Amino acid sequence: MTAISGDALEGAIRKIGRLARLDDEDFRMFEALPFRVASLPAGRYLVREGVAADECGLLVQGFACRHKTTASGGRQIVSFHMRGDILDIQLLLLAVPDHNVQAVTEVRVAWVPKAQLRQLIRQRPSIADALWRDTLIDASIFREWVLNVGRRDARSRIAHLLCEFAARCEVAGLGSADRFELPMTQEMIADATGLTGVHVNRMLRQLADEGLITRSGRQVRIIDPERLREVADFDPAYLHAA
Amino acid sequence: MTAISGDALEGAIRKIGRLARLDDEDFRMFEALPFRVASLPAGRYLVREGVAADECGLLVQGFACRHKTTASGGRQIVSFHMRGDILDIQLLLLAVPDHNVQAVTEVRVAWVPKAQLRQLIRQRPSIADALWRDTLIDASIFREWVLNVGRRDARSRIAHLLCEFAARCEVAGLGSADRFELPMTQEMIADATGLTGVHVNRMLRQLADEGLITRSGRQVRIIDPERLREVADFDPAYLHAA
DNA sequence: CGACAACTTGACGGGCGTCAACCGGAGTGG
DNA sequence: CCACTCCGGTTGACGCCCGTCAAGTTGTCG
Repeated sequence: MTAISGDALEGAIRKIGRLARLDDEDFRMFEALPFRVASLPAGRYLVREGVAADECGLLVQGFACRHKTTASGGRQIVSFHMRGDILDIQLLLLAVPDHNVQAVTEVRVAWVPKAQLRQLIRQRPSIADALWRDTLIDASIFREWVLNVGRRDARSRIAHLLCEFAARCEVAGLGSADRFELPMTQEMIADATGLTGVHVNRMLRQLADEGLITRSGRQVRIIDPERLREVADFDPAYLHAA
Repeated sequence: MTAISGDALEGAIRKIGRLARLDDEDFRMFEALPFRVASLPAGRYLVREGVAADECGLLVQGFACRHKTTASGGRQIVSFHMRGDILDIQLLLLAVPDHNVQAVTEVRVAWVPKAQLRQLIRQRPSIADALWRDTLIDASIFREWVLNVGRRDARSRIAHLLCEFAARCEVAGLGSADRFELPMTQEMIADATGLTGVHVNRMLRQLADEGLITRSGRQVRIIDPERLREVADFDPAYLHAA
């Protein structure tokens, strides 16, 4: 349980540095957290509903998603996660996870013992602020997703997902604002937007036909950001990224 | 700015007492918070998207809802709130609200200065834990709502809303598990479930026809809790109320 | 008793789900 | 190196759930 890779926590550190005013001692102590890094294949579960764990995962590389399921077998993805995201801080305070977290691509995860993280939070209030703020931003994104699946038509939902993903990728330093890779399948996009894979495909095609985006494989390029944002009804305020 | 009514904070105190192990000093200091109580009519906005405030509201009596809107005028309610709920802790850490909070019925609100609350959080880590956990439970409910509007049909969505509301009312000491009052209009239920008022009406009628509930006015009685939960696909774990 | 909001019910249409077939690329094994 | 497999993507036909529109009805507050 030592720092195998010096910069494994880099993404997370940059993120919490944006979330609160941290001093050198804050950074030093965060960097001193013990952790172990693991590489996991696409599809692997990182958190499982109902199963408590004593480590908390930081996503070092790759993409993951949270999802819940209905008794009838429907799956709803409630968020996507990327480099620097903390996968389950809520599990510091809520013992039993109420949802799953699953690797979308191959991922590298830094596992930190919860006890150490809890101790750090008690010692460094600014870090607690940053982590709390992070969970509040997650909640804000959930609210926007409720709006997205509840009140927008299929075309807008897809456009909104694209806008959000592009914005978050850019903040995380992955790809530019107008060109990025969608790591998930269309089926996953469907499960995130409350649609079916077939209809997601139709809508992506339509957005391309309208000249808003181009696609080749999973590479997406936003041709007309302004019109796409308008179609998506996208206002990045809810990301609280400023 | 004094304690006009000795038990105005009672609901909130009971709530945070459930959320973390608090000692006498924690309770004493929470009760010592300065606040002012205001009565506001149904429809009044308590928090407005984009408008910062320097007080944080605790709901003393009545019901409120959070909502967001699309550019095309659609409204999505993302949560309902009742006695004891803290309306906007996230605004302690996120300067600008990304949604509205509006009174559903006439409400009494205890307004606490943010600065005092922030100070209390710094001084009493257990209270910080309780409030953080409260926001995490809110987030968990948002996730369940994403699932509800994204992956369940209209009948299940309505049934789920009823189950959740009944469970929360009971915890808050309002009505019993099988008999309670729905304070919101069917239009609001529609805005919470991503449906239309007309269709909400049809589904409520259907649930009644099936013998799962009875209604008279806004009084709802759950006749067959087990079958209703089954229709709703309701598992209260996400409420983290144990 | 009049006004207004909320609730109720029916008729009709459309957006999206379902089903089904086919394509294309990546991995695998002979 | 090629055949096979499999998963994901693509496209079309058809149907249903739920939205829309419209016309009452009920209830409440003045």
